[in-house]
Amino acid sequence: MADPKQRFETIIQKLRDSGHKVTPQRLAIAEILSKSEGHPSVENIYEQIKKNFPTMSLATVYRNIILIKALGEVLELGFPDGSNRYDGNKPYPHPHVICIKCKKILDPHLDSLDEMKKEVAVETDFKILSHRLDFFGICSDCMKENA
Amino acid sequence: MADPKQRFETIIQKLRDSGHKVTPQRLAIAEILSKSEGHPSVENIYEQIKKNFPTMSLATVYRNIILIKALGEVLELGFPDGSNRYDGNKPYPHPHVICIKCKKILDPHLDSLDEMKKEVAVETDFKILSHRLDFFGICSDCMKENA
DNA sequence: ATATTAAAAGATAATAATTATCATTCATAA
DNA sequence: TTATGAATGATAATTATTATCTTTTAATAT
Repeated sequence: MADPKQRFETIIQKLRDSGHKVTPQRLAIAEILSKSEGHPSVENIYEQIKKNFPTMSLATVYRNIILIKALGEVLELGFPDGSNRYDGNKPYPHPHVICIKCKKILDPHLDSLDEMKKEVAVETDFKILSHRLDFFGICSDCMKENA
Repeated sequence: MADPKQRFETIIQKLRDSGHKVTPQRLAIAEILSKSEGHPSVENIYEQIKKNFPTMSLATVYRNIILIKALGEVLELGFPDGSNRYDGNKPYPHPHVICIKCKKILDPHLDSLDEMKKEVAVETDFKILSHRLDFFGICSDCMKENA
């Protein structure tokens, strides 16, 4: 996990550098994205902010996530059921492990991925630029509950 | 690529075995899924069938894809832009290599994936059930064109 | 072959998520 | 401090998918 303060500064700086205004709404959104605890959804980010910032509009959350995504400072994870989750702490492609029961998302550490990338490049003669790797399963907490 | 005729029979058999009726609509949908040329979308499947089967309803396509998915005979691929594409020819999780220019999709063969699955299970204490792995890049054809 | 019946289809309404619109407010810089 | 374009908030429009409900039909028994 990257340092949230560092990530926060980076996101705000990118906004400034690209000529965008730094509003209280953007600060609040960047704040949450910089941690991205539990890989929040748009709705979740909206609810979090609304507690201390009752005038926040859902449209503003959507708009700014699109903007921050365009600046390359948040990773969007779309799932087959149509839901989207966000990671502004590690905004570059990385593997996820997702519990299909409680929707928890972890970031496993995988040494072998770089090797696999090379393997694929050789086999297919592609120049590989990016990737998406998710493992789906049941976490240990949910497994206990079932017992 | 699996034999489309074989895949077609398998899908129809699964429908029968699970006590579902075999309708002309289901035959038409299974027919297309058994090939899954170009990994079609719901809309695309609907349009293909409508040509020779003008009464086909979009709802029927959705309903039956959900059903065939539940029978494990079609793989759903959701993409970050929200679009869903389907593969009923190889209905089990497998890696894709996608050209971001011409949208070509290849199925690379990767020995190391099973090993990676085990690695993840150990590290996260999850019971891994499924996965999704896509590599994005530029294919050799598109690379030549740019030169 | 026919009748029976539960399931499936077709048409469309409802829903949910996202994006667009537009009047108002505000961050920035002269 | 003020001017100005950009951003926000509220809500309408859009889009993809799912639900509803009436009609039709595949499968089974007669």
